[in-house]
Amino acid sequence: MFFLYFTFTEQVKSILSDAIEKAEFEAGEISLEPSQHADLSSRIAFLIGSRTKQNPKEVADRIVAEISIPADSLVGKVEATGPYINFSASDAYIQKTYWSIRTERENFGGNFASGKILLEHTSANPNGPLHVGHIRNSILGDTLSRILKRAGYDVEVQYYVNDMGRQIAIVSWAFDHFEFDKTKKGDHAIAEIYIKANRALEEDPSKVAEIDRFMQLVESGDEDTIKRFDEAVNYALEGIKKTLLEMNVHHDSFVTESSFIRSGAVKDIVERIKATGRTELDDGAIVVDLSDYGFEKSLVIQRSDGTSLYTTRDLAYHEWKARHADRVIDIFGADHKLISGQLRATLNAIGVKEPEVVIFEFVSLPEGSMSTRQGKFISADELLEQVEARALEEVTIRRPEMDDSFKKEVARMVGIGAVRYDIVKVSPEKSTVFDWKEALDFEKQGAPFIQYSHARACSILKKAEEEGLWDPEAQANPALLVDDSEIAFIKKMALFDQVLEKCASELKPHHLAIYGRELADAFNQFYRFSPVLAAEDDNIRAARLGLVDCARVVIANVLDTLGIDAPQSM
RNA sequence: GGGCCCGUGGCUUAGCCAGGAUAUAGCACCGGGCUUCUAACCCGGGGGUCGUGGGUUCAACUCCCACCGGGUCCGCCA
Repeated sequence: MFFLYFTFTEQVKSILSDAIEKAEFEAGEISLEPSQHADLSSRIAFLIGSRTKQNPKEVADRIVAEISIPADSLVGKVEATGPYINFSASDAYIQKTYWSIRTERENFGGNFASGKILLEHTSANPNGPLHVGHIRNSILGDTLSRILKRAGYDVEVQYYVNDMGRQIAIVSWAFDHFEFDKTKKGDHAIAEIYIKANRALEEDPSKVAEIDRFMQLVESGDEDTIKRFDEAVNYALEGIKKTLLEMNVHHDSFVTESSFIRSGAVKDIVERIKATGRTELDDGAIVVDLSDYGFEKSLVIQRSDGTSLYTTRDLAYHEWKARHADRVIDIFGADHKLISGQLRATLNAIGVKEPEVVIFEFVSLPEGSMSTRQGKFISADELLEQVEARALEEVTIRRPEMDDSFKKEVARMVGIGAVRYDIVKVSPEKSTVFDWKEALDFEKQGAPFIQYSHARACSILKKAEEEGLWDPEAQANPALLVDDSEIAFIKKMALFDQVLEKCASELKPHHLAIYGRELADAFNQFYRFSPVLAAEDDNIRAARLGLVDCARVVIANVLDTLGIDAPQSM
């Protein structure tokens, strides 16, 4: 591992601080930022200028006059443009990047961090299928887990299964009153009876007592009721798991809420909270005072009938997570903002490490917010089906000569990719409105654009191989790559580490999505301007083929980190 | 009523936390490019008071305050 970009940054810092010292200024904290004008840029002349009441432009000139670059440096040129000091990478940086990609291959990018992370995402209630709101959670969480893994963390991904909440009690009750359609996918069949049950309960509120009874029974450990709940949960969960698998979303384990009741962890956590002296009884319910954390209203952790709440079980779960990882990360929808704040405060009050919470805003329908209970939602299955059908039309138009299994496979990769990319590309704090027209329109620069670049790179190498022009072991000389588009593309590939680091530290995967598009863009520039198979001579062709090999590797790595398949041909 | 999030060309969106060089990109629109490594591509063009009003600063899309618009949450649901 070379971590070229990080080394480059360090070298720039050191060269710059030496020069500042020689120019007899106080360096202080050195800030560097990527810029469209240079590989790295510093605004330090502004700071020194304002501190010493000197013209920043002159300060920059004086500093640059003292710059000396050691031999073999990754830093090439340094110049002052007005008050900015601009650094560009050296030929050595370009060539080392090229070799680093070609030797590290699928390991290129990342591996700079360490530690154990427990990441929880999706955790949708098993009362129906995943809908287009849930999958923002899944895709955000899964992409983040891939980013953190590539960054070098040991990541365990969990789905927290609500197997004993009120919703599940309602589903369980619904089994006795409505017909369960076994021919349907389990999660969809569960939603059907769940919706009917909710309607029935609204019409006859006296039935609610039967739900409460179920909840008391399950919490007290009644075998029959537990079995009923498990059965309902499993129908839904099997369907949910299938959908997740189809979207390339992976969980390492499914942890049930009930396990924290059975282990006694919930009772323990209530006792621990009581011991802080923050609790009081309110109409028989136990509430926690969190006013010193800025929460006006107290938090209920036990119902007046003695049963626990989602929050209580979640506290026990988080206490467990805190003991089993260095970092705990949760992906929650915006509706969980308050409750997750209260959860963090409560954990803090009992001295338990708090989770880092990633909040994403809602996906709604044009007619309003989604609701499983009211049957107002678009399921992920339906979305995937429509998108793949649309992708199949497209591939059929573009590659009519290929056989059906090729078309279907490409359609699948492109469809899922398009969905994942569309969701992950936007910053999580933006709320969005689901729109069929937009969801099915992937003509824009999205996943298919990046996948297509990968397929192009593969296609060139395949053709080169067929013509006996491509030998992966052959000596290639990256010094022959001198065109602007070639240099720019190599520099773009070298930024992969920096982008991963940014995504991992901010817990924001959308930067990677944007980087993927820029990377494909840079490859397309190279493709447009530098003929590979028809290069001027054998040495240039060998160097360019090596660069195409780099393209294939880095684009595939980026796509893999985004959870999007990289087709060899499309 | 209070808390939090969002408000950037017709639409979608990056940049904002760590203030500075002509505000990012896509869609749509106008024009050009397939006898040349896959045109799911490339090149060029028009289009923006960065919600509004103040403030801080040499410098504000970025920081502070107020307001407007949208979303969301506000104890025994999850």
